[in-house]
Amino acid sequence: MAAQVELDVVDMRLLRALQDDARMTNRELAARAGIATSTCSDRLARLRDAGVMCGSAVRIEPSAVGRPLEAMLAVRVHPHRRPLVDPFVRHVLAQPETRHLYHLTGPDDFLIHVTVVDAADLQRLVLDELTARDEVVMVHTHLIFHQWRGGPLLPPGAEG
Amino acid sequence: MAAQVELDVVDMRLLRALQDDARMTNRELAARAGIATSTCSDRLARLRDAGVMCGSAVRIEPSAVGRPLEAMLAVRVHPHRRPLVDPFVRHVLAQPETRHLYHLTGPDDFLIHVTVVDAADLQRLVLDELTARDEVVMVHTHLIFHQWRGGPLLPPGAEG
DNA sequence: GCTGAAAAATGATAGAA
DNA sequence: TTCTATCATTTTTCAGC
Repeated sequence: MAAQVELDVVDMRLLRALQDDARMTNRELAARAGIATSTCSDRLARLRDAGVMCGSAVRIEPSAVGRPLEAMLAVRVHPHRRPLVDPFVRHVLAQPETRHLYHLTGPDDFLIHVTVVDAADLQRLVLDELTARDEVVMVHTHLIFHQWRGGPLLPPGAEG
Repeated sequence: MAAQVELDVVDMRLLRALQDDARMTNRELAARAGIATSTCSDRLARLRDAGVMCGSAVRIEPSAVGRPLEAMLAVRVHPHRRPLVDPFVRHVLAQPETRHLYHLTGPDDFLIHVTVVDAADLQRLVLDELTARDEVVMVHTHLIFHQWRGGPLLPPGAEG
């Protein structure tokens, strides 16, 4: 986990900017934050080393790579014990359709966000990769009509 | 949306690399894909213009910015019609705790992925920002024990 | 569509405040 | 710490293959 570090206004500006465009140059980043480029480099290194920033990724349009259909799969497993849960998690993560896997409280143990080619692909995923497994008790499929990303991740009360 | 473009093996290599590290330099990217740096620049511009890559973001550790608790909120709204749904969506997206909002098929209309400061913050979000609204019929709260990201987004059958 | 060299932009460094 | 100035590196552009 991240070491607890104090983040000031400048750090927050950098994080906000990089959250909207991870490929922004150091130069532009410094300009936006109102600091020198060298200072900016130092700050970024510090944020990285402290574990505040943990990696980055380009967003890829799923439909552009042949996976236009998205769904949430709610899964109940039984018995809900680690020796059975760990292989289940590994299996789900091994599926190329898996985008995110969440272990939740509540009646449904897991939620899987998947991007699939079409309904047939989704059916295969549910029948052959999930319900076929002994530990899987139930799978509920929810298609995603639309999704939105939230705003920048900021501590409540931080400056704009 | 993305124009339908043909993606070859080299494009897929670039996308995979950038999905793991959006700040990777053009030089390293070209080396991994086995192409000249200039070709790599061209390819990236093409992928961007075609809408295959739609933005990028650094991942920020929620606990490092004071929001260590994550949850999924399942919400039912009524009546489920656009004049009421649109304001609801705007309101949810206006909350700084909102990371993702999904509009789903099934008994629950929306799923909200939130990062919060603590249980009190979560309670406030549910009571004051969601159930307080007329169109919200029900909110189920599911804490996130743990989450995993899926592998790289690849079209099925693509080369490794 | 790919390459390689020139031009432009960028990142890293050191030294001073 | 932060900034300014310098320099090595990198990215982009473009003519030719």
